[in-house]
Amino acid sequence: MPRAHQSGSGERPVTINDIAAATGVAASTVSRALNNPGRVNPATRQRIEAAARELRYVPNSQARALSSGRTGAIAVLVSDVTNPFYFDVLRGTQQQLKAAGYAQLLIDTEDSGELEAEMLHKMRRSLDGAILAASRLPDRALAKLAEEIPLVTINRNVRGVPSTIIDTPAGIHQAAEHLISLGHRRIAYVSGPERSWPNEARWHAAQDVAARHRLTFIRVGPFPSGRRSGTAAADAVLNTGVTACIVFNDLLAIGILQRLRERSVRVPEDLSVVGCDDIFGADFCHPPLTTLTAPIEQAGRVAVSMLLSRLDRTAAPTMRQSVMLPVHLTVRGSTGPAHR
Amino acid sequence: MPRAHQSGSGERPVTINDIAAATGVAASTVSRALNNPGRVNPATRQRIEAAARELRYVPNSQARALSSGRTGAIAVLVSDVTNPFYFDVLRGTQQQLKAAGYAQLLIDTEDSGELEAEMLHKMRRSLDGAILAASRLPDRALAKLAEEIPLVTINRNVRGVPSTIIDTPAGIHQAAEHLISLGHRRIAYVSGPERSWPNEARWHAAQDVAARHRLTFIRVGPFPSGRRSGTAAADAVLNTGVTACIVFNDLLAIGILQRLRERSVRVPEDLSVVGCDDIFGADFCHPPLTTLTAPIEQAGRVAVSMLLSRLDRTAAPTMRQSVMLPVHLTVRGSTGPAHR
DNA sequence: CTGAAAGCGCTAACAG
DNA sequence: CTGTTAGCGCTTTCAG
Repeated sequence: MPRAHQSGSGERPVTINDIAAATGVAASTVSRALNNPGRVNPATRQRIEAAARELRYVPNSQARALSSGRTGAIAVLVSDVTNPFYFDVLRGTQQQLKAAGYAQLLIDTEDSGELEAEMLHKMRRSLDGAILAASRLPDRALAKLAEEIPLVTINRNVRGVPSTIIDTPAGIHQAAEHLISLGHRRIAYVSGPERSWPNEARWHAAQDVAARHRLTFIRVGPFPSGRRSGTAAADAVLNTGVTACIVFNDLLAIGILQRLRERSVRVPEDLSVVGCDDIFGADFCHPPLTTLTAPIEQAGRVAVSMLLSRLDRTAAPTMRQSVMLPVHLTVRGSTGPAHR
Repeated sequence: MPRAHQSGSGERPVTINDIAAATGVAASTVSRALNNPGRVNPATRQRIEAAARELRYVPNSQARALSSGRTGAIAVLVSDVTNPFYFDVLRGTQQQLKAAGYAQLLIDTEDSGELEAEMLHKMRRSLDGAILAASRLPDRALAKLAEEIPLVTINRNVRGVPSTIIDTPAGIHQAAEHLISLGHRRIAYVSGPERSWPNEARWHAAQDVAARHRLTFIRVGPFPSGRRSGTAAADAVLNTGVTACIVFNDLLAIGILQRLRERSVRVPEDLSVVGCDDIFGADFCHPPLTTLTAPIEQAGRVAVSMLLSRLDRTAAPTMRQSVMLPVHLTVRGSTGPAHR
């Protein structure tokens, strides 16, 4: 006979059976009263609810999960917990998940597609779904995983997988127009991590602008995300002789700003810098960063909504497969007229 | 007859029974082989392990939790996900938890003690333990909760609850000496959230120094944590006529720096500012912040180790109840000689 | 509308 | 060392 559950100086936890005993109904009725209130006589339901409250009943989610297959947990995968971009994502997901009664499992994939796939596969039975905030998985692998477990991606577009996309590429146009209007003609795009989907999308947008305006975008990189990479990135940019650069994200841009100070390159006099995302810090670094402000928190919220509505079998399948969120350019101190 | 588990185009998941059938042993033997490898014949164990690998068996954590009482999940409670201080905590906890095979549940308590207690109580049966990174709970409530579920706190000292404490108060002495050596005599301590334990500890340390050096520390605040509060805090500090201030944390300090720029107060010429924690951003704000560098990530790691060793029944109970982590002063641009 | 009963997948006594 | 057995707490048919 198993003697489950560790120590706990408290008494045996209250179960559905205690409520059943207290109210003189069957356990199954208690279960129904608590989950499908409609299917039960209002009077008995009230008694059951009263007893539950009285006894301070808390459902055991493990047991529920075991028999129903629903765990009440959603994983949010990020590539690096210390990247401020995710703070806002997490805040958004947190909000919506809590409101819907789900627990949030935080998983750091350390920028590795393999780790990502492995974790998801392993946990697939203890999750109701997952949100991939920065998948490094190839399309194929992603699509396959999506068959194992309900998935929603952020900033990643794969056929068949619902996604929330922040339209930074459109913003790249705004950023470029801004630079061009300031007289810049030679501009660099500083590339982020190789496997990053938004990085490619941003680069394509840059090429677009270049074609349209008959100017050249020089690509430098790729660089791993993170402030550290700023040193190499700044040096690379300086070597190209451009007067302005658009950087994959703010984290990298801030790193570049630091390196430029070290090298006594003035911003924006000698070089204009534009970032992407408008993360924590973009407004108080020196100089404050001109950047594309993204609705990050909203992206988290929307992603959760999409996922939850997918989980809800009663919902109409008319759901959009992809939601696009607009960004806008926020001009601060890191951009100015082209020199010479 | 229950038909558990949602759709999932895949086949029925592999269970322990499939392995038992495949190897011709009892399910319980499989369970043992996988959990207590020592208690099983090496030969049969090998066959079982082979079969498990072959069939791509993944244990169902719900079922395991239900019968063993261990869920494999640890909650980390933070008061505000968007506070960079927690990024590093989370990175530390994440690392250790993953290494030990635990899942990390992230819970944002929104700075509310009630919410904190409620969440913990509700989830207590789906958690093996919890780490409170910034509890706003009264000692009493905390001690009571600790009887329900294994707890480790960070920066919070309550009798009977193991804790990881960052010794910022000792750092306050260093910071004060630094300011005093620069000629400052009137110094303010800018108070953080009212219910914050580290805030009180830092204030006490400040009073200590004041007594020792026969000078006055003026307390201003309390202010809620967050950059926004910097406006009010800066104005309050200016009203006191001090030449320097030590601020509860970097987030607030950065907010203060911003407000001072708005009001054209020069830092450090007109006012020196010292922060606490050395979070992301402290080194690139303007001017870069002199602050007490805390081993935040390490605190997360240590907290997890303490918790896990508590969960391990075989471990000696010689465990320390509290670990103290040292901080050091990092001097940057926000402090300088006192004016006048 | 309600009760009885089966079982989700796994672990933990207890015998052998 | 291994098989048998009895559940963990809950949901979900299936009969009433």
